[in-house]
Amino acid sequence: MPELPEVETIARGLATRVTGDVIESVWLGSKPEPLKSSPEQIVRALEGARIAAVQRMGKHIVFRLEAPQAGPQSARTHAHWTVHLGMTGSLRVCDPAVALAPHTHAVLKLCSGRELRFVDPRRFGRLSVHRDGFQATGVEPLDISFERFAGLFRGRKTPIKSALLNQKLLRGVGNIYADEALARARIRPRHRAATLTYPELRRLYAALQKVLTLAIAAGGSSISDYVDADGEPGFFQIQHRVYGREGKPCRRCGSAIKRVVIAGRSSHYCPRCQK
DNA sequence: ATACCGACCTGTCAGC
DNA sequence: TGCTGACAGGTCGGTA
Repeated sequence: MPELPEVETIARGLATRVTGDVIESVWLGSKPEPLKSSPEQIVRALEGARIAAVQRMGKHIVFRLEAPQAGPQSARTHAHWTVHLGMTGSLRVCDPAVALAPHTHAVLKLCSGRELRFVDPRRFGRLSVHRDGFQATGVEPLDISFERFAGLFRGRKTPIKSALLNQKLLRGVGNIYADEALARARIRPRHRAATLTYPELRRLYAALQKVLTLAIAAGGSSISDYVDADGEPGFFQIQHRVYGREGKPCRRCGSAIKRVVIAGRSSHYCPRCQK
């Protein structure tokens, strides 16, 4: 489900709520899929640790953890705990009295008396701990220069849509924002990445940054079940130009929006505006 | 080396 | 009502 703007919204919400809190105890469900590290490794890294910071890297939420015994002076990072939400994952801070939602796979009891819960019906989400720092692949699309951005696509015969989704190139772009950026840049999703012209690359760079920035400002896109760490939905979906609008009129020219499948993913575009 | 495609899971919704 | 199939925001590994 969540792409860069949704993960950013969740990470910001979590940062304001749990930064400085200490993890008292950890409960992990019996389903193994959501755990990338062993349950023992996760429990050992988390229990007693202080949450020093919460940040987003691509589609990962990264919790910087400090050793339990370390005082303010000697405090040091002893592990990073990362959460990838997959398609349906969510992280919520809630009162322990609130009933556990179905598909809850992890519950962290915090010293402040609240709980941090990881819920994920489809179990595509992943939890892991990293002792030597966490290194995400690819480049942040909001930080990259135009020159580097253009260089990512050189020599790639793959459709530009697939290249945008490739997390080893750009990290954080998913199906919604790839389609929305291509719509604003007026480029067809099947256009071969390597054959984009300089003006097209310029438009795509600007469109991608704009669409991500607007979506973060709107708190992300809520489709079916997405909510942030507070349980609040986002509102960017009302600004979607093509995603989820198959058959509806293009907001620019009125033509019916098309849906095709590219590399197994639904791709939406206006056949008249996007060349 | 690169690129596509099915697999991984569960839930929901449209159509019969 | 109930069944079946298509589809869903993501990623991985095998294959071509």
